[in-house]
Amino acid sequence: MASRRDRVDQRQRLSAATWSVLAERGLPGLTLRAVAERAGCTTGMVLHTFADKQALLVHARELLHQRTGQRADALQAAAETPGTALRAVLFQAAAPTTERQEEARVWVGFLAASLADPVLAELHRGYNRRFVDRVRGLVAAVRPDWPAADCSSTATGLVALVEGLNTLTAVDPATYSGAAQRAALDAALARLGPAAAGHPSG
Amino acid sequence: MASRRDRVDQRQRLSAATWSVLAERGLPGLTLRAVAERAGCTTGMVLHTFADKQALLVHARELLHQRTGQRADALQAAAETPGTALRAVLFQAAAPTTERQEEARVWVGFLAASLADPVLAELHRGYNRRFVDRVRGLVAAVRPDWPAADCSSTATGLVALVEGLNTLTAVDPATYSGAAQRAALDAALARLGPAAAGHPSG
DNA sequence: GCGTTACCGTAACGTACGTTACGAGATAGG
DNA sequence: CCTATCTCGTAACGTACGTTACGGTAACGC
Repeated sequence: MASRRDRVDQRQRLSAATWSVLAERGLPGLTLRAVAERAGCTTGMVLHTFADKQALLVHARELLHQRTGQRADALQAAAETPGTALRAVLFQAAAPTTERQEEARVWVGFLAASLADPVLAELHRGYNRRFVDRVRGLVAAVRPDWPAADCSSTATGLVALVEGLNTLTAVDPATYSGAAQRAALDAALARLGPAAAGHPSG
Repeated sequence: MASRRDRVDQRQRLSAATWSVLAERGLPGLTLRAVAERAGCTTGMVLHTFADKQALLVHARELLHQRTGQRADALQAAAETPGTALRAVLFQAAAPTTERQEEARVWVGFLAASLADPVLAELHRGYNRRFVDRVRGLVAAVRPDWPAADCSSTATGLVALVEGLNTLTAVDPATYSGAAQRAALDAALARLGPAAAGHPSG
C-alpha cells in the first residue's frame, strides 16, 4: 500500500501554485495559506505533501529550472546551426512575452529569497552555472577559432545581459519591451560575427 | 519650536540601518525591530521618525539612488572624455568590490519588494530610466554619428548588462568576479569603437 | 523656575504566519 | 464485511510582525 493519490502530480500542482502566487504577490505574499488557496486545498494537505515551506520552495525552484532547461534543450536541438541555437536559447531565456515576464518575476523572487536562504542560493548558483556552461558551449561552437578564455568571458557576459533583461523587464515591461530585448541581444551577438547574426525580420 | 533632535540625521541613520539589515538578512529579515536594533534604538523611535514601514523603505530606496547617482555624477565630471566617462559610470554601477556587492544585494531586495509594492516599483522605474538616460547621453557623446535609435538600444543593452552583473554577483560572487565583470563590460563597450575602449591594465 | 511641548522608550494589541495535533472519511486487504 | 491504514481537512498553538497608546523625560518660552 504505497499511495492512493498521485503524489507526484500533487507535488507538481502545489509547486505550480507556489509559482503562481510568487508571480502575482511577490515574495512577501508567498505563504502556505496563499499556496493552498491557489491550489484549491488546505495548508494541512500542503504540509502533508511537503515537509515544510522550504521544501515547497525548493521544489518550485527545481520546477522553474526544469521548464527553462527543457525549453532550451528543445530549441538547441531544433536549431540547424550553432549560431541560430545560441540566439534562440538566449532569446527564450530573456522575457519577451507576457508569459515569460511571469517567469521573470518568479525568478526575481527566488533570487531575493536566495539572499537569505543558503539552500536556495546553492540551487541558484548551480542552475546559473549550468546555464553559463550551455552558453559557453554554444559560443565555442559558433567561434571554434576563439581561445577558451574568450568563450568563457563572452558566455558570462551574454548570460548577464539576458538575466539583466529579465530583472528589468520584471518591474518595467514598458521600457524593456520585446523589441528592445531583441535589439540588445542582436547587438551583443553581432560581436560573434555573421554566424550568430539575427534574422532580418524574425 | 521645531525640533530638538536632528531629524534629518536620524532619518539617514535609520535608512542606513535599513540598508544594512537588508544586505545582511535579505528582504524577509527586514523588520522594524531589526532596523531599530541595528540603529541602536527602539521601534517607537523608528515609527516616530517615519510614519510606517513603507515610508522607511521609500527613504532607504532614495538613499540608495542618491549614493549611486552621486558616485556617477562625480565619475562623469572627473572623466576627460565621454568614452572614459561611460566606462567609469558603467563599471561603478556594476559590483566589482565587496562594498558594491552589498549594494547589489540591497538593490536585489528592493527589486523583489517592488514586485508587490507599487510605490517602490514606481520609484525603481524612475531611477532606472534616469540611469538609462544618463547612459544614452554618454553613448551619444561617444558616437555622435549614430542615430538616436541606436544610442537608445545600446544604452538599454548596456544598462541591462550592468544590472545583470549586479544581480548575478549578489548571489554568486565567485563566478562573477570583478575581472569577469570588467571583461564583459569591455566586450560590450568595444562595439562603440576605440573611443570607449578599456585601459590596457587599468 | 515653571508650565508647556516635543521626544522616545515601554508595553500592549490585533493579525498573520509556519507548524502541529487530531479526527473524519476513504481505500485496500483478508 | 470488517479492520487496518493512509489521506487530508479542521482547529489550534506559539511566535513574530506592524502598529498604536501611554507615560516618563528632557528641552524650550516666559
